[in-house]
Amino acid sequence: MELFQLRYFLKAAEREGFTRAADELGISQPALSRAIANLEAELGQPVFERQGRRVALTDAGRLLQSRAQQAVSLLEEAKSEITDDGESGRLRVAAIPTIAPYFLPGVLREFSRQHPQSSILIQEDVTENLLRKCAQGEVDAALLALPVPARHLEVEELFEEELILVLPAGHALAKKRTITLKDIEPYPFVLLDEAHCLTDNIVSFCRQSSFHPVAVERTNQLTTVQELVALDHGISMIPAMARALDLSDRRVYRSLSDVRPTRKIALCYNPYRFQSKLLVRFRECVREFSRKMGKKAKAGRGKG
Amino acid sequence: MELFQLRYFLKAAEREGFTRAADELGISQPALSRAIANLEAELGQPVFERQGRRVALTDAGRLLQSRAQQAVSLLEEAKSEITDDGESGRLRVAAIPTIAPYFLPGVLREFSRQHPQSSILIQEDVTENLLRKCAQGEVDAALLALPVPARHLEVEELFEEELILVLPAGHALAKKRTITLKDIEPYPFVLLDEAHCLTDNIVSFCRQSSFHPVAVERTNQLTTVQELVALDHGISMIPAMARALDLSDRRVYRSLSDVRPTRKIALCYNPYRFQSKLLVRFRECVREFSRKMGKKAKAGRGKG
DNA sequence: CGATGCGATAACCTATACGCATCACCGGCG
DNA sequence: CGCCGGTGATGCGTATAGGTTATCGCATCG
Repeated sequence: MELFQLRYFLKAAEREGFTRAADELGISQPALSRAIANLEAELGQPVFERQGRRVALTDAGRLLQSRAQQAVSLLEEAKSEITDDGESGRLRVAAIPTIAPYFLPGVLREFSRQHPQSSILIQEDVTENLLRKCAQGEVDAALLALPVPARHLEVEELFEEELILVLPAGHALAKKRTITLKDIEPYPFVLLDEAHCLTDNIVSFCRQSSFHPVAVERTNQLTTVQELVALDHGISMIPAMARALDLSDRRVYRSLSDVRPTRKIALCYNPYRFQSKLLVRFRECVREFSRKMGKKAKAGRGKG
Repeated sequence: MELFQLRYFLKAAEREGFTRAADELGISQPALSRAIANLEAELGQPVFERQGRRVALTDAGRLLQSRAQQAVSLLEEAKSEITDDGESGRLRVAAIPTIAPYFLPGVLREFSRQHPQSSILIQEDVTENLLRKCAQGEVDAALLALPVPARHLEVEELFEEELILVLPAGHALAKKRTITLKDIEPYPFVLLDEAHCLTDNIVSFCRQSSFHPVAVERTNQLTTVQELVALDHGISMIPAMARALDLSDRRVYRSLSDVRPTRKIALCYNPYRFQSKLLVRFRECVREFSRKMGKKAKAGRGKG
């Protein structure tokens, strides 16, 4: 039994197919077939059931998958610990979709400048999956919005940002000098899918003010929400960081005058796993960047 | 990083030398040197300090040793679980030196008869080391004498056996019809080294009767004790199972008439590790054999 | 100061993992 | 119902990598 066989096996199990797995591993399909066959020969029994073009794990396969996973991560982590020089290395950073495109690029630009030898892998997923990946060590750090149901994970609040009302350029409300919560209550909302925590943020904010926003449309990208608002499908609320990237004049953004809906951005990581110098520095970098962002937000708020 | 490299590395670390390790691994010394060199190249730093002919682990080496150990055992265990058919397989059985030669052969003969495809590795060591090996999964089961300071280990008492007085054939006591504890108090003892628990058994038994045996000689083999007794260097106490193998007429064995010193034999294993069918059957076999042994002991006691 | 033992290095060898070509099989579809 | 696209298995030549033998360098020790 050799590690490369186990890595191949794990990829095949993950991808549920030899061809796809071989592709991702950068080897040919026959090479993978042979590697698995040798592994099975050593174990004395198959790890995959071959039913036509379908491959599924056998009981033995499932057992091996779990153990091999552990062993491989253990050794990967050991390698990281040993080669940890604070400069070179790989960092796996994740963020929820409503943060990733607006916050990560800035942080990454700064971090890459400070640590040119490091390589960073980005993943984007919803909160629930990110927490799981964080717990299992599949990602080193995750950026998400509070609250998070995270046990055994370290959650560090970074900053609070406003959720701003977004309206089509010609909307009636856009002409008002001040907009209150009561004003927006009658209008239908364009919201993200329910899997996104931003939806929860908005809905729970509205609920505090005892009204329930009517969602006329649901999408899974904030950009789509903005476009739909421009097309007058409804109004919505957008995190301040997403506004900054919106250069279009078909939409206008307004803060509410009576209340201030916000979301809290946090950094999450698994303190029980090895904390590489690179990871520690990344966290510092994120904190630093968040402080700057906070200042800019305060300065900008005056201009509204 | 490949498993064979880690196995090589672990052996080299264990043996504290490349030549010895390569020898035990069944490869040549240059092969080992190169494997380690490649490993170090991948890690970007040495795992061994080479000070002349001495090799010592570096900090990185120690870290890798611990992790590699875990990973290798994990995968070995996984393989055992998968290939566990209750017949073929390897079992690592250990016993303390005062049990191994007298009890193990009988059990092993019986077990090998029932499971001809299995292979059994025997280890002999003192209680302390056996418990450590049991805990770390280096042995699957250990036979030892109570009491044992075992936490997180399952300890199953098997039977109790008498410690019998052994005297040189012409000894004054040998002529007496009955021998009491008071009778033996004046005579010097031949004992095993202090590392052996049999010594503790004997000493603590004597202490209960408020006398401390004087050791004129200490050896580390029971056979040597018996020979020294025959040479009139002193008297001693020997487990009943060791008496059964003594065919010489230069020694005589006597039970004490007023008290009955004993030791309790127990089987120890790690319940947190995977229990292969073979291991479960071995434990059954040991229990069964112990029952027979107990019966024989009782039957024989009348004649004693 | 030579003998000895151990690790590193060089040169060569071979086992094996790989890629390519191809086969065999299943499933979908006209 | 037969063709075809896709997937895994197989055969074969090759190249890489791990193994061996021979030898060197360098400590340690009598």
